[in-house]
Amino acid sequence: MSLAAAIAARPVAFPVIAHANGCNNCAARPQGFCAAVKAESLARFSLAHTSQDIESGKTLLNEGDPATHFFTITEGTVKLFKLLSDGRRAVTGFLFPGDLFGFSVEDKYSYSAESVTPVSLCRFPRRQLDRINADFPGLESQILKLVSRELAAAQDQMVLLGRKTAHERVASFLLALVRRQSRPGRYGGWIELSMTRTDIADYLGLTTETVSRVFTVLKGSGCIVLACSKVRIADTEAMEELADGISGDDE
Amino acid sequence: MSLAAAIAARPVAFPVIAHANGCNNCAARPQGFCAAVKAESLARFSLAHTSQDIESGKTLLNEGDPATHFFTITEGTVKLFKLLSDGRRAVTGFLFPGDLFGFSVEDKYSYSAESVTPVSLCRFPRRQLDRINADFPGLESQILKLVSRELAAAQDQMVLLGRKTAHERVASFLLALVRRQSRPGRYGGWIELSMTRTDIADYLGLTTETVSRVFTVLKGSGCIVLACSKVRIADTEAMEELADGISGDDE
DNA sequence: CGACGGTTTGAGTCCGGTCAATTGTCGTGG
DNA sequence: CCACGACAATTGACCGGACTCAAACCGTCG
Repeated sequence: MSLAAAIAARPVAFPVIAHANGCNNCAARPQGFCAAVKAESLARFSLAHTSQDIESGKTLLNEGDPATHFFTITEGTVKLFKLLSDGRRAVTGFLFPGDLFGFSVEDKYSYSAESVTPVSLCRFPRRQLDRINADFPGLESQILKLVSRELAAAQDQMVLLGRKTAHERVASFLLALVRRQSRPGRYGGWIELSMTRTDIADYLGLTTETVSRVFTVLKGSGCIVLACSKVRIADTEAMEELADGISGDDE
Repeated sequence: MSLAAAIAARPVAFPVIAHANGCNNCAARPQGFCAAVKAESLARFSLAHTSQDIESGKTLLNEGDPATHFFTITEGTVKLFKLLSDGRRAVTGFLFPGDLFGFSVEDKYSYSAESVTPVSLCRFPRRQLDRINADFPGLESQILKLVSRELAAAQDQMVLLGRKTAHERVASFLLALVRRQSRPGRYGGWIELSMTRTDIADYLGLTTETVSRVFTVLKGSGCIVLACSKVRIADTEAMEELADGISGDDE
């Protein structure tokens, strides 16, 4: 059984908790799109959506399925990926709290999504959004902002995949992770590598073996400290030099 | 002098033709965003913008410059690219009539743009759009639609760059070109390869030599016919099989 | 015609992939 | 508590596809 078939066969199960007016999940963690929803909801009337907690390794949506809902993350890590017919996989992105996924102008999802860790999601009906768009002027702007940022990140990734060496890719990846996860203060600390080597490899266009080897080299040269599933950038300057890029990567 | 420095040094020159009410350029070629602008303009009041004709090989905008305007293409081909500090280049996309570029939620452009052929552009002041967004409810939706499509294309490209072989990349590229350019009817005809081998290589994450070699092989096996700067897909089925991908590539 | 830039073709090299074996980690059950 | 199994991660040996370097070819334009 191919990887593609195996993944496609996995069922999608949502333990849905309905919230008619507002959403405890959003309320507890006002980030990104959810924050916008909350602000808009308070000002006018609430955008009905549901909250759900899902364990790790679950399929959240499948490429090609009807794009009926879109999601925001309030807790945990999600990976987006696409498959080739022979099972080769490309992870197009790792998403964290505040990020949005499943939004599509087409009628089908253009990628699959799976939880990397246990996650908390908010689930919005797409059709409803279409209908009440006029009443929520801030929401579409917010979505546009998030999608634009996603596009900028995708373009950075295209540079990485098209022109960077294995070492540069791994260095870029770790720096991006640090920048993404150390927003709430503790800069320079340990960051959680919640995804497997295979996920990282599929994200960087490499193999698990190469990722592992590069980690070993970076560890040996003192650039990073690696313990279990945690990493710390020891020599930020060296890593940034390695990651290269005239654009500075911080969009 | 590095490639990066050379490109950065090239001046940006715009022969601007002002249109206070409406734009002949848009009016003549109602596609994509320009069409939306026109529709909105007729219904309410006109979105002031300027039209410009630019010869090929000109820098349209530079990564890092203040994102004061965004553009739509009414005629010709534009390439977007990013540079690494040592001059390595990644072309993130080729754009055609109806496409939008230079739109950014950040205050700086995240990529550079250059005309591949002589082009006709419409130039919109970003600040003005911010101000009158409420009066043009359809415009932001239109931009969101275009940006979303761009994102989907970028994700396809990430699969290509991360997981496809040189042959698969070239086949995918040619098929995408055909699908993009043969919209106005003449399917299966000749398509213009307006960009150089170097541009294609930078787009596909390969070298010019490899692109050339693959072209030769595809020509030899009867999959394509190559004459000067024109190509024709002779064996669509074989090419689609080569291009691979469970997603079918048509988003 | 000759100069120039882009393209094609060839020969050799190397980075990262492939295949395979080993080690490490964690959860389970005896 | 430890033995065991399953799976992830690491390490090693080898290979090959794409890159590099180099030369020849070609179309365009002065």
